[in-house]
Amino acid sequence: MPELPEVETTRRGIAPSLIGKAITEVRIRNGKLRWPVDYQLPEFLPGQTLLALERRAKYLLFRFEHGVLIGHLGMSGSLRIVPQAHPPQTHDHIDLVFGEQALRLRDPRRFGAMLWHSGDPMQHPLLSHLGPEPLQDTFNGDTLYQSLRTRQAAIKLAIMDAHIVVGVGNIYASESLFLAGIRPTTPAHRLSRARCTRLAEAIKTILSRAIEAGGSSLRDFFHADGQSGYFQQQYAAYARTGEACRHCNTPIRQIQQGQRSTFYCPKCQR
DNA sequence: AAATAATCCTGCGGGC
DNA sequence: TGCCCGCAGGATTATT
Repeated sequence: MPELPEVETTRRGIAPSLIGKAITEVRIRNGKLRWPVDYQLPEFLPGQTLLALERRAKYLLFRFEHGVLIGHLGMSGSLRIVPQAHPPQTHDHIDLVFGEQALRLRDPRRFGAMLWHSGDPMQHPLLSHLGPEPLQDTFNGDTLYQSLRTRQAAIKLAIMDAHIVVGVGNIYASESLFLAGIRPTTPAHRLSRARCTRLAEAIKTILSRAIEAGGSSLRDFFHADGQSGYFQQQYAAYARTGEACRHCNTPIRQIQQGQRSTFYCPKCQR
């Protein structure tokens, strides 16, 4: 499931071979993603050069000469560079062809998106109200503390809210709270400034680590034509229900918060 | 404004 | 072997 590190890994993996190249063809085999893909894409995109590939939250921004393609991988999406003529498999919905190479979107669950927007992407309704990027200085202990002051909700839910900070999904929310030693059920506004600093740092550390891990497997990931999937990280809490905490051996506990599973160590996290 | 629930969709594992 | 069921999950949208 792509969280911010996987999206960033994807961006870094595909950018070098595509930037500066022009689209020669667009193939839409199934445009029924989260929102219908503009069926006129194959008409107006060819001929345009990819100027830059950026990321905002978990959105990928493909900047072209006359607009931007806003991509999202949803829960099951992946982007791969394949030979242009490579036979598509089930769930390979869209090809952006750049000469002999194609950028292929695969998304079994079709929660992803591919939206054309002419104009400033940051003004797009999906992007305009987003909170700070976790790896930038605009997100730190002080800003986190301030944004949590009015929040009664559990801290796990708060850090998964894109108004507070973007890019923290279910997996890394549990991992960050474990690293910070904070119980996921703690009401957000009860966290001291010091604990907010600790948590902000933990989020940065966890996400950075995951990006590095992704980077180390980039070569395998992008040159494999099978589906090796994303680099599997060693998690401290996530999906380790009943297993021994790596620090104190206490069994990891699993609870439900907001219809999502949360994992934590009842001893290390208070 | 904030909290909660419903929703989109498919693959997979467990139980029988 | 195969069917049914529950679960997984990002983020928008609607509702309270």
